[in-house]
Amino acid sequence: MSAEVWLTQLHKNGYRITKARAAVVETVEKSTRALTPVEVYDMARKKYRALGLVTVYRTLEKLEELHIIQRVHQPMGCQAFISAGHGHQHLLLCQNCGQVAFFEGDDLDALIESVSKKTGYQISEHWFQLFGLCANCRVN
Amino acid sequence: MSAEVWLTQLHKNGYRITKARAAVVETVEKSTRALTPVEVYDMARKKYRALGLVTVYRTLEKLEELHIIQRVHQPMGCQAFISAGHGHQHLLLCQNCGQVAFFEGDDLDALIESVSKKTGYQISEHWFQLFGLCANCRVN
DNA sequence: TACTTATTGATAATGATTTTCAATAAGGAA
DNA sequence: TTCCTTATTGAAAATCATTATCAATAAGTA
Repeated sequence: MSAEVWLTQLHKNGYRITKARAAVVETVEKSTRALTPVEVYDMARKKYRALGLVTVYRTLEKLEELHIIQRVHQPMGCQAFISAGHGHQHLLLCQNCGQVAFFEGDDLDALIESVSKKTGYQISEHWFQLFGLCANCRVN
Repeated sequence: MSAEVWLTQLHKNGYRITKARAAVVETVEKSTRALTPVEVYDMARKKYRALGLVTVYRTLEKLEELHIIQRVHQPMGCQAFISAGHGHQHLLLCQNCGQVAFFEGDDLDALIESVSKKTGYQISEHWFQLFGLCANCRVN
């Protein structure tokens, strides 16, 4: 499905479509939690055994460049990646299973405006992320 | 001033006060921008030449443990630290000079509540950070 | 089908952080 | 103050993540 779209995006931007890239793309696109390069490596090698870790790094780099995936920051580390979602979305992470949910919510404008006035800063970007337990982990 | 408070906190928690720790504490406490371990090392050695980089790492670790300092996440990297501020505060970073301003702002409750309802997640923490230009860098 | 050149994986290099360890010094007890 | 226990230190080595190098390979256009 969407893995094809990702590959098309790569191709449109002058990158070649290879078995290695397809394996990485399919792995990351399908995942509902953020994956580290090594995790991607381990999972994608089930699809394409000859894959090298270096190629995973290089492919993730390109996907991030094209805003197809995004880096996820967590207390435990900031090397994991997940789909960038569509439009301006924020992340909600399950602290138990790692599951990621996307949400929109820019009721932040008023707050940002007020902070700008108080501090004298010209604010151009914001990061907003929520942590908790997903519906599943909540009951178990 | 407050550097003494930090050292007292360390002492209260069973850690000894040493010249190395004092140099690190004075450096980080005084800084208005987030510093990496190596930056702290370079700056603190002006106060105490025998300081080792390893000790910087160890001291930062303890300060973070006691919530005296916090790790700052940025697109360029997540290894820098700054004072934790008081109470529940968020960060506003100048993308030009690195200057950090603190602000409070939990008009977020309503938004969080609505996201919780929509997603089924039980939300326990949030992470909110702003980026922009400080008043100074704005004019230059 | 042929050919140009991006891409590959292996290896080596780098950079950041952690571990190990013997020497030192903090700070409570006498 | 002086002594003594033990946390802390810095240097060096080990580990872990990421990046650069390079010759061999394969994408995809002509």
